[in-house]
Amino acid sequence: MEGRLVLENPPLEEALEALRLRRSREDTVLIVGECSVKYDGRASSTLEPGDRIVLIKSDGSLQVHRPFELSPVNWQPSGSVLRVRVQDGLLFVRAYNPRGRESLEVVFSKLVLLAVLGLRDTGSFFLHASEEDMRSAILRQPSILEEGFKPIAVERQVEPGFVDILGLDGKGILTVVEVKRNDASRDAVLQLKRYVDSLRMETGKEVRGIIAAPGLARGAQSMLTSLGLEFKALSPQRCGEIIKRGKERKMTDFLR
Amino acid sequence: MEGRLVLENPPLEEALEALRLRRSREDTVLIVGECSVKYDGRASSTLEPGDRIVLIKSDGSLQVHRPFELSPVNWQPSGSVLRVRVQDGLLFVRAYNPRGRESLEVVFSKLVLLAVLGLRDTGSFFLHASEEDMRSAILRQPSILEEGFKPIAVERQVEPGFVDILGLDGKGILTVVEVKRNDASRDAVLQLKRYVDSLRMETGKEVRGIIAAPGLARGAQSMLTSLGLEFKALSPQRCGEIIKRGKERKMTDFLR
DNA sequence: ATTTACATTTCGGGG
DNA sequence: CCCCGAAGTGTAAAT
Repeated sequence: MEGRLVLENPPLEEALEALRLRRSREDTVLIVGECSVKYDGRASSTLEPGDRIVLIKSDGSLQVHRPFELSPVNWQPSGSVLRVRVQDGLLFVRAYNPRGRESLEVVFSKLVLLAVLGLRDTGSFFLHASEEDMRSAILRQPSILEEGFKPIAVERQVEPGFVDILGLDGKGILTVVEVKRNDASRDAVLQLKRYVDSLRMETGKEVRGIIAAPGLARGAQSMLTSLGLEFKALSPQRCGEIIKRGKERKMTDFLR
Repeated sequence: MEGRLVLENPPLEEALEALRLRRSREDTVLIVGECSVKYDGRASSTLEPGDRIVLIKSDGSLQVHRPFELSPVNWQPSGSVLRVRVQDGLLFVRAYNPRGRESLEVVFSKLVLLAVLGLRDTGSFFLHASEEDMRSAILRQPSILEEGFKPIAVERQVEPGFVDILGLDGKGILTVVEVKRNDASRDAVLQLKRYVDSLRMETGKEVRGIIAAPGLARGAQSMLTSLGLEFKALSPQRCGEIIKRGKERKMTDFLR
């Protein structure tokens, strides 16, 4: 943390000065108080007066949070241009997004807290066990899908789109694998069906279709069986572990 | 605003006490300081140390904001259970989501600001020119879609789902209208195709399919034509005006 | 409670 | 830069 300015119950003029003096947009700003909000752009919206928290970041993004709900009630993406002014005993905070020509205006009638914060954040963020991780796990250890399975292609294009994994099962039968990180929906089943049909047409041979996912939506279950497709339970956690083990193995490989 | 407690650079123990004393989750909490974050649930993630803002709301939601990017880097939805403790000179804030059995842990090594705020927000939020508004506009003034168009049903269920608007064109041909507030994707085209096919099967007659949206994605354009479907440009703004005019007309009707 | 479709979706990757 | 699809999507409505 490099610097900070925290004002409780500041007069509007004082708040205005603090906002204007913040080091050219590098600081993060928190404003808490009673305000109303108007937005106009792709859609338009109005928010009647109430107590909210406004968060303005160094990238020019702005968001208005009510005391409930995860998502902001109003926002403006990064790259917005901020303008503040005091008029008629009100503090106007306006964020204009040049791309999209969208505008957001927050009007404060009362301020509870104003913080101008020099935050320093260089830490890396790692997200594990994505759908891509699941594909990697199957490629690294095909037996988690089925004993004897051999991948032969990833992201292979067939007519309707890209197949996640294409391979041969233990008997040498062409097998399409559709990987989903969440429970597979009926849409996923239909997608797999299209791939299987397309490959049957293309090869003139038998083709198996397997959905690899943590689970199935109920409608998906019946649709799957009626279409002659299959399901293999596969949790992102398990895949994450395989990936991790794979990385460890890689490291020991270096040590050998 | 009913009450507030703002602490600058509080010792961890003092912060812990303030967090525990907040009126049974009704208050909104802001914590600013150096922290690291771990998440485990549908996926898992790690965030290395840095300065962040943590926002905890009265509904049990929690979000961790970096000084850049609109979206929180980590979060927990409403209904999460909060637990705080101090250990080994660190402040642990843990949010557990019973649904989904997901956990999020924020570990602060240094606190810059702690605010416990009694925010009162009962103001209503109005969003204009939504997709529903566009549907209403077509119903109110069907000619904006096509001269002679007559709506006969909204949200009519056919096999694959719910048709936005079902009607008859100037020649009495059954017409399915799929309304999109944004440029229609290929998914939207496929959805419309399913509706049209289903109604052709059902009625055994010719059926038209029209996408009403501000525009089309390019892939959607070619797919649309190859499937024999149609497109009608329709902006949310225009629809918004029609709705507004409709309301005005209603008011003048009262005056007559 | 579960499913479905929408969102000012946001975000990231590929062409 | 646009297009496209996934997201720890969130959210509200309908079943």
